[in-house]
Amino acid sequence: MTQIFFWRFEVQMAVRLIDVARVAKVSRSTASNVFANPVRVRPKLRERVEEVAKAMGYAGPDPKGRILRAGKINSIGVVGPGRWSVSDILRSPVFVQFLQGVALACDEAGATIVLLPDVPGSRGISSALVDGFIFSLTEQLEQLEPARLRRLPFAIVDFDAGPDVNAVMVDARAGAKAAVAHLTGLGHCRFGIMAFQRGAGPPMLFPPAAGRDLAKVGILIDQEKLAGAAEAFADAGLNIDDIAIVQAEPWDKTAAPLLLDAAPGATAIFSLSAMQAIAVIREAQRRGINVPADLSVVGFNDIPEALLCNPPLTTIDSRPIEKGRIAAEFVLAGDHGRHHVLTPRLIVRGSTARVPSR
Amino acid sequence: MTQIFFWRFEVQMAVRLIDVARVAKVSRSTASNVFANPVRVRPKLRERVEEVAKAMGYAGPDPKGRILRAGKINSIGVVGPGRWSVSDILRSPVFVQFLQGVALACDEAGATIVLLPDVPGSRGISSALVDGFIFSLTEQLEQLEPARLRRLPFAIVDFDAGPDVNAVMVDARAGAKAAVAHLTGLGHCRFGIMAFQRGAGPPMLFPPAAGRDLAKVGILIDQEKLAGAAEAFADAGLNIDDIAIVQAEPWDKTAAPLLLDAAPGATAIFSLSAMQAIAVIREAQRRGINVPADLSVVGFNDIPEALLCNPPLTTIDSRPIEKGRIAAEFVLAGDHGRHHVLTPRLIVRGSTARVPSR
DNA sequence: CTGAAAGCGCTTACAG
DNA sequence: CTGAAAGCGCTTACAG
Repeated sequence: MTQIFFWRFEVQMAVRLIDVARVAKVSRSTASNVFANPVRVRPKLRERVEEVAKAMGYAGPDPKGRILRAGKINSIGVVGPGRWSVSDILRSPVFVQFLQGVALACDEAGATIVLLPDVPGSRGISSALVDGFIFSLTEQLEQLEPARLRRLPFAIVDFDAGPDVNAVMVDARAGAKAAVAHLTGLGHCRFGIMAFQRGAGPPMLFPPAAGRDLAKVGILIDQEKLAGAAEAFADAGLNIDDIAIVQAEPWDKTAAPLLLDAAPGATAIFSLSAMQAIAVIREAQRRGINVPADLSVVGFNDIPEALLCNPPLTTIDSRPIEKGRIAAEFVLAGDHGRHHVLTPRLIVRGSTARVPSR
Repeated sequence: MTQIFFWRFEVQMAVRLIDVARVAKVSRSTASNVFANPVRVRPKLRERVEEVAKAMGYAGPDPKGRILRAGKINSIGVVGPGRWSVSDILRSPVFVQFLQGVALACDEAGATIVLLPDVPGSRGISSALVDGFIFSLTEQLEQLEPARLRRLPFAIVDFDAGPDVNAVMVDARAGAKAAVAHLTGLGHCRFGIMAFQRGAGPPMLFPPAAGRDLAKVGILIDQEKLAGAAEAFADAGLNIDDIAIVQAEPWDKTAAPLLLDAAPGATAIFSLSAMQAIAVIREAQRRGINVPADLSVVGFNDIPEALLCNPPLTTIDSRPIEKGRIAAEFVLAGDHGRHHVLTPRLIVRGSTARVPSR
């Protein structure tokens, strides 16, 4: 009788392993084994426990209890780039491609992904229920501290944080160099550059100027790209200081007109953002400039839109899927201090052609 | 002396709250309060404990222990549509838009998202460390059972699983009806339809046939769309049975040619997939058919590519971001049995025009 | 094959 | 303001 009362009460609350054990008249260990180590339990007994569990509406061992004991959570936290919210980073096609790569490795390992915002000062990193972290592109190295303190493996992307930190990088300098070399190889010598702005704000114009300080344009990886471009320009006898640069957010709509105004004679544009490269193509077309006959455009990153725009965009594949996959593999293996550098690839499509012969 | 030895040993392993408490010579409760309830601890004492924690490399309370006691995990699991892996679902732009909506609500509530694969038989749902679930479009209702057993709130998308289950739906029938009505309103009367195939396989052609069984074409929501289309056709004095239907995966490359071959006289195509709508536009252009002068195309779902293709795609906005946001709000609120129906919107762009006058 | 006991790391009333 | 005690739900050696 009391059994019955107890029973009904528990059903209202939440059935625990011990409740099942009591009703099935076995010990907690045996009940636990029924779910975690079925082979250890005599079939007949196992069946009885399973039946009782079902009748009581027991959902199986509560992961909250299991995890404390077992230690392993089986998921890794992915921290978005910059100080954006999760909903914002999901608007970046390159980040989503990167996530696909992480998911590839996690799917294989049976692990799950937790999406974490990169909000400084939040207790997010120190309290996330994960076995490790992947930090997408960030220069906020202090954000790494909580991860280090927790002694969890982590990897950082596109930034070398020292020999003891897992890092997966793309050789951005080589990528930009290849992009510009492709254009100079086609005979172009009058350029405009669209740089990448992290965070909100209006586009900024950096007009041509000798000894111009390019260290202000973007974060380290963006500066690497500009350095690579500068090398390719130098190889063709050109000086990047003579080229107008506009720095803008990927979605800014005023940047493309600004750049085309700032570089009126340009026959080629190199954009560090694929979105802006597409915007440049559209703005050029709006002005009656034919792409690629009158103007060649090269972007950076191979987003799905690059293939669909008209003409399709010549761009640099920065290998985000590979990047994510390898970063996840480092973390899932519990490794530390591994480094991997990916080589970007130039993908020639329809937005580039030989310089117009005048 | 023993203290010191103990200390160094612990540092190697993992510093726990009790280690900090011992070294700082306070009780576990006080040490705990320093992190969870700082105001309750005298500033001077708090400072001492914090210093000791720092010196010992204590990362703060281990979430594994905290969670068991506190009960709340602060994250919700999102289960992808169909039986795809996580990396696959991230390739779907509509799913990513949906995720953005979920993230919007989670960001606001300070919760995180866990990406869960929809693998039947896996213990994923029953062992995920989450406070609730969102099931994207699925008809595998048995997958809901583990969630129900765990007594966690959950929401299901685009499927009515009964009055006690949270559901967020888009009125797909109305959307398809609006799409077709737009075309018949432009005078079109010769059509082809591209239907949606869930799961792998070659495209299937359903040639015109009286009393053709459309219940085989896709899952319930796809059939709803066909029913809506049929209504709009009937309103214009047409019969959907006279129209060729090709059912294909969104990325299949042979589907667009197949449909244009199967509906040679069509002046308008309605596609249940935006990707395939774009594929139809490209295939038509390849054949020298002008879109929209000779052929109008309407899609379903407003993906970023729809805006970039040429001409931009007239399509139905199925409101995925709203869908995700509302589903997450239901779950975060711990509600049960709430229903919300979203009205899709026709977005007229450049891929539709009046029927050619011959 | 089964069960009694210890403990994963933490928090939370409660008593002082 | 501080601490002793109980317990969150589970698993894991270990003894029988």
